[in-house]
Amino acid sequence: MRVSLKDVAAHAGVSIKTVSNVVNNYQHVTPAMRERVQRSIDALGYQPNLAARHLRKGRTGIIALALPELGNPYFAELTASVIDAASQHDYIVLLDHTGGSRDQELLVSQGFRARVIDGLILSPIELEAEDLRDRDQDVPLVLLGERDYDLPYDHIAIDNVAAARDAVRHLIELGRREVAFIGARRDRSEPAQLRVRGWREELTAAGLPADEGLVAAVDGWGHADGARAMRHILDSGRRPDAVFAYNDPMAIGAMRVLHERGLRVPEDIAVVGFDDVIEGRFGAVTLTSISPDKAAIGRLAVESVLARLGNDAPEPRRIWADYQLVQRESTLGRPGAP
Amino acid sequence: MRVSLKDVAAHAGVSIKTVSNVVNNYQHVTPAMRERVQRSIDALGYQPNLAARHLRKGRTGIIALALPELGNPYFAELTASVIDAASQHDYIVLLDHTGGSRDQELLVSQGFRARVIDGLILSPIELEAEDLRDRDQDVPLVLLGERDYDLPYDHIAIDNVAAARDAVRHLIELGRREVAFIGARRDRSEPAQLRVRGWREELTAAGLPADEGLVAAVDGWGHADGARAMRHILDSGRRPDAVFAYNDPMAIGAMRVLHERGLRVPEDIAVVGFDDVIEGRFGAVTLTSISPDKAAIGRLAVESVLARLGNDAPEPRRIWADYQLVQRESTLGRPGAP
DNA sequence: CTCAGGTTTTACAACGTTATACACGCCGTG
DNA sequence: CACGGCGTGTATAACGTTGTAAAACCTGAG
Repeated sequence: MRVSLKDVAAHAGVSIKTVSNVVNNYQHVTPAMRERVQRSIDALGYQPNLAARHLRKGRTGIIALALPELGNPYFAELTASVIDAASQHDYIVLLDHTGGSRDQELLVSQGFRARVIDGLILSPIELEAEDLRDRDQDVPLVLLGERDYDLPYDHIAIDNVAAARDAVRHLIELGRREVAFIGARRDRSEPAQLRVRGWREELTAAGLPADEGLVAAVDGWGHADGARAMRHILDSGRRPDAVFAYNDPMAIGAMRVLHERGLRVPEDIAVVGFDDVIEGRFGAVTLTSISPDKAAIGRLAVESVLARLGNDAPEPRRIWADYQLVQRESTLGRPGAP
Repeated sequence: MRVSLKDVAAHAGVSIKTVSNVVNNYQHVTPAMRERVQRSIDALGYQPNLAARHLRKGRTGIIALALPELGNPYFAELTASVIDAASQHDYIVLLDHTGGSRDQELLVSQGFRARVIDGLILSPIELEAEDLRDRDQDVPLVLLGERDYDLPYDHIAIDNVAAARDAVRHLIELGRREVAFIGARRDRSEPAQLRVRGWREELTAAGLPADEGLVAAVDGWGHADGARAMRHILDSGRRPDAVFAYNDPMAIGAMRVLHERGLRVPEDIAVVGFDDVIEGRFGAVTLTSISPDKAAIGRLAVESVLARLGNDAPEPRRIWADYQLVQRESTLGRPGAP
C-alpha cells in the first residue's frame, strides 16, 4: 500500500496540512516540528502522489518535445540535452515524433496532449505560420530550429543564414567556384529555408552566380535523400566543385554517391554539412560541418517554456544559440595523406 | 478556462456521472441521451483531465522507456517503434536515458518515477541481476536487449548468441581465419555478453582458436570506442583478417582506423557490425550487420508491459524477436569495383 | 392497478494533495 | 490587563474524475 500524507500525519500526531507544509518547505514551521514530521516521513517512506498534486495545482510536471525524426542523431543529441535541462527543474520530458509532416505538427501544436503537458517544445519542418496563428493559447509553446516565423512565440535557433554563409565562405576561400546546395524543399516556390538563403547571399557577395540549377530539392531529410539529390545533380551533367548540404546525414549520403562515382572528396568536390553529428567524425572522409551548441539550445528551450508557466509571461523573443564551423577532411583534405 | 464534466453536465442538463458514462462508453446509456450529451461535449470542446482520472483510477497512461543512450541510432529507431506501439493503446511514452551507468539504471529500475508511470521498459547495460532481484514490484518492468538475466521479468531480445554465430560464420565462410571481437567489457572477468560467447562458440565449432588476444575491451559503446579498440589491436602487432564489432557505431569507428592505417575493407580486413543502423548503409564501404526486427521489439515490449497492468499478469517469459544478417560491402566487397 | 424485474440516471463519497480561512498561543504596547 | 499583531498549527473545502449504491424510470405480467 502506498503511504499518503494522512498516514504520515497520523504517525506524527499532527494535521495533514502540517505534513504538507514540511514537504513543501513552507516557511512558518518550527524546526522542532519540522524534524518530528520529517522523522515520520522517513520512517514510513512517504513519497508524494504526483497525480494528486497535479490535480490540485493544475500542473503536470511534464513538457513535451516534438521532433520531426529521432533517426537523425542531431535530434537525439538535442533530446538528451532537453531531458537533462528539464530534470534540473524537476520536469519530465514526453517525446513525440511528427515525422516532419504538416498534419502531425499541426496536431501536436494544437495540443492534442493538452491535458497532459504543461508546455511544448516543437521543432517544425512543414508547419506554416498561419497554422500557428489561431492556436489555442492554453499551453506555452517554444519553437526550435530553422523555420522563420513572425509569431508571438519564443524561438530558439542558431543564426541559420549566417551559419550557411560561413559554410559557403569557407568553400569559396578554398577556391571553390561552383557550390551546389542539397536539401531545398520541393514544395516551396520561394523556399523559406534560411540555409538556402545564406548560400545564395554568400555566393552573390563573392561575385559568384547563385546558380539555381545547382540547388537540389528533396522530399526527406535522410542519407538516402542526400544521395538521391547528389545523383540528380551529377546526372544532369553538372560537375560542381563543392556541395553544401542541408544537414549531415544528407552530406554523408552525397559523399557516398561521390565515392561510387569515383569522385574524390575534397580534391574533386568538397563537402560541408550541417549539425555536426558524431557520425561525421568517423567516415572514411571526416565531414566539415556547422556545429550548433546543442546543450545551450536544449537548456534555453526548457527555460523558455518554464518561464511561460507563471502568470507574468515575458515578451516572446528570438534567442540565438552559438555555433561554429568545424573544419575537417571533407574540405581540408587528409593531413598526412598524399 | 478548462471545461470539466460539470460544465458539460450543466450544459446538457444531466448529472455529471451520466456525462462520465458517455465519455467512457458505459453500456447502459440510451442512444438519445448519448447523442445529447455528445453534442454538449462537442459544443464545449471538453477534454478529460488526466490528472484527475489518474488520481481516481491509479493509472497514468504513461510508460517509461529507459535507454542507455539516444545517440546510438539503434535506440532512436527503437524509440520510434515503441512510441508508435504505445500510441496505438492510447499510451504515452516518457523517455529516460541512463547513460548506461549502473547507478542510473538502478535508480530507474527502482522506480524513481514510480508515481508517474504505469510501466517501465528498460534496456540495461551495466545493471546486475542482483540489482533487480530486490526490486519493489510496484511497477511492471520489461527488459530489453542483450543482457541475460534469470529473473521473473519479461525479456525481449533477439537470440544474441545465435546472431553472433551467424555473423562469425559468415566471416569464416568467406575464408577468414583470424576474427577479432571489438566491444567486450573491461570490467567483467567472465564477460556476460552473449555476443562474445557467440563469437567464441562459432570459432570453436569451426575448429579455429578463439584467441582472447583478439578480444578488445572498451569503456563505452560509441564510434570513438570502436576506433580505440581497433587501434589497440593493431598496435599490439596483431593483424586479424576480420573484425566482428559489438555494434555498428563501433564497427564504423574501427573502419575509420583501418582506413587511416591504409588497410582495405574487406580485402585486408572484413568487418561485421550489429544493429544495422542507417549510417552503415552510406559509408564509403557499406557495413555488413546483424539486423534485429526493431519494429517487432518495440511492439512486443509495449504489449508485454501493458499485459502486466491487469490483475491477471501472465507468467514472465523470454520473447525472441527476429533478426537477419544483412551482407554488404564490408564483407562482400564492392560489386562493380576492382 | 399493482408490483416485480430490469434498465437508466443520479447523488455522494472517495482518490491525495494544496489553499483558504480560521483558531490558538505568545509577545509587546497603550 | 485588555488588545491588536504576529507566528504557528489545524479543520475544511476544493481540484475533476469514477465506483458504489440507491433512486427513478420503464416494461409487462398478474
